[in-house]
Amino acid sequence: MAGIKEIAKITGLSLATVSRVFNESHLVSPKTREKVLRAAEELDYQPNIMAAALRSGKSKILGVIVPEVNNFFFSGIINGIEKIVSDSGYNIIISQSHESQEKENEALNSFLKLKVEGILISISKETTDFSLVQKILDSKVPVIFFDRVPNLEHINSVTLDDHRGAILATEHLIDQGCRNLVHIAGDPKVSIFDKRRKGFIDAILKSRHKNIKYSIIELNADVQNDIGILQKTFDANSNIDGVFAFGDEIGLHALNLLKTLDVSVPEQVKLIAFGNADFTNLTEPKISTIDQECSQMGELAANLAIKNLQDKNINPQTKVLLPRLIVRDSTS
Amino acid sequence: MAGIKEIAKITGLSLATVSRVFNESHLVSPKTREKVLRAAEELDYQPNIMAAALRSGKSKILGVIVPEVNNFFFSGIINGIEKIVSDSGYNIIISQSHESQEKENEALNSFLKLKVEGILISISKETTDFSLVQKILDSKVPVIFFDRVPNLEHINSVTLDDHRGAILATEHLIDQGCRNLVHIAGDPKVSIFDKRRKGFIDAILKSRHKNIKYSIIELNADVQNDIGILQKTFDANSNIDGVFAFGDEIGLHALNLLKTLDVSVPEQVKLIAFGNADFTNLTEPKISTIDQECSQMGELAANLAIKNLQDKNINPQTKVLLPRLIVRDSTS
DNA sequence: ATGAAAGCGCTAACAA
DNA sequence: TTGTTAGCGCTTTCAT
Repeated sequence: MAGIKEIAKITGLSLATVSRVFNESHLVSPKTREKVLRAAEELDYQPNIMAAALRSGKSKILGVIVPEVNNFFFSGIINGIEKIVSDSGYNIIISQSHESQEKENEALNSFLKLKVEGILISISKETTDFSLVQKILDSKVPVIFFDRVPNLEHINSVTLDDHRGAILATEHLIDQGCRNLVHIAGDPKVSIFDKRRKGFIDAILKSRHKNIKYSIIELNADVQNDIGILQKTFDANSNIDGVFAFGDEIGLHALNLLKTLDVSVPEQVKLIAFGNADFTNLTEPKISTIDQECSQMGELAANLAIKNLQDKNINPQTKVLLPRLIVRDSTS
Repeated sequence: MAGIKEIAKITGLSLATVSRVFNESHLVSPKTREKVLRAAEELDYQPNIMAAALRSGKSKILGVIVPEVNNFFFSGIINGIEKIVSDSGYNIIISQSHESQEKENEALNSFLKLKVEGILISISKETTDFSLVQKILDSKVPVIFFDRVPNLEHINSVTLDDHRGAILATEHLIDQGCRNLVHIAGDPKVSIFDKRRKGFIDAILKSRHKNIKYSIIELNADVQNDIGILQKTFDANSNIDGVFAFGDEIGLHALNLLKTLDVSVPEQVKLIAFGNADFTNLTEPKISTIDQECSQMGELAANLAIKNLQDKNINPQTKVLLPRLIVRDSTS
């Protein structure tokens, strides 16, 4: 595998000229450029990124950290990032925190050693200590936070309006005629789940229909226990006709429980979930849900990162994406 | 962020000695080592991997290519790889081929530019031209193939015994009393799908029960069309009592179709799939399936890679993992 | 056990 | 438009 030295030798040009062809090739005459390119082709030249990085101080690498890669949401984001970054000359390297602060920090340190030029990260559920992140921010390596954002000042972030998403879902149920709603809620300590719960309530309070009843329950994907909870909820209010689940997995779980209880969806009860995971399209009936625009989130985050690389003095930006209602068979 | 130069200055030692502490530290007196380590701590020393890589020719990076990261199987493999590699001093970088030969080659080229020391790859469904892979093999960069393996001589590979997995699944259906089987088959051009198809047939041929009927169909997750195919298959043989799907997604799809046709699972028809994706545990009924030992596959592949890095003249190895039958509600 | 010095492949002043 | 040259931060012979 040849380097620019061989090309220089073959073409009779200097190292600098050859280098320029691959960088600021406008400073080189077309004829020379041609010659170099041909030689490069012939010798199967592969630029040595390490050497370029060392010399220029630019690694051309962006680091991405997500809690888990096996997750339609995060992998969708990664795809969005790839889409933007792919033809920018940057490479991306992906690490998983597995929801562990320790692994997250390991990944960040490993990024620093690799001299990544920018970091895109969705922080783990467990992370409470942001000192390393703060240190990186101070060191002027651009950091873009997405979805799960720490409570820090002056940071770049791309998030989804979860409150708005819950309102969309709840209003949709109401529009479909539901007047006795149940929200299957997530752990309120996770801020996005709490926002979805609030959105559910706010949508009902703000509705022009004043006769809407609702209750809020928590399920745990434990069939025996959950079926009891659901049964009890239905016993307490036999007219329940709409369910909004805070996530797709739990929505599918609820759908299965409803079938077990011989409740037909959507005829007797309409069901909507949150996330637009791929399997919501594979169930019977297909589950209505809220799309999180994950690809767009990745694209925005990547664009922000690239902007920050181009202009070091840019002000931190906060982008909030609007979720999208996906109507499928479970509500219509 | 300090370098070894600063450490050398502070400690009054030479660059060489400091460098040795971080590499072959046994060649350094304990006292000196202590001093260097303390100074490193104090200065928050971060080794510059780029520089080390450039000089030593060792990047300490392994490249991993999978078709898709949002896939229970491949992300399980990645986790297995991470587990082994994490405390070996190597970094891993992950790329997705999205089942495209072009993207796969882009990823490989980008790995070569980054001077990765080894490559772990599961080739895309679309890949038919192995010239780049062959070129890499010739260049002595170790390549470990896993799961989807090209038909080349003398390569390192870790695969699952798909034929055996299909036999396990089919025998399980027969053991449960099924005598009229249907196999939902995948594209036979993908060798693992073809092996599953053959395993299905072989299990029936080798069974001590001589009265087993079977048919083989293909579905495409297109509800309208697939329901017709399934209906026709049932019409042709109304006694169908067992279905073996080549994958979990299509198995779930079939489960839904069966429900639509008012066929109860497992009472009338028993259903088993292949893959042990997480959602097979979330359906109603839960789907019996074949586990692919993905984490173990990743671990074996990573170990093979590391072995190849340590000893360049090692002979290529072929590891075949045994799949595991997971019995759930859909067959019992 | 430690040090001096060369150089990995490339970029970027500066010079021509 | 092209060439000369001095490093980027580290590893690694070869001395000592």
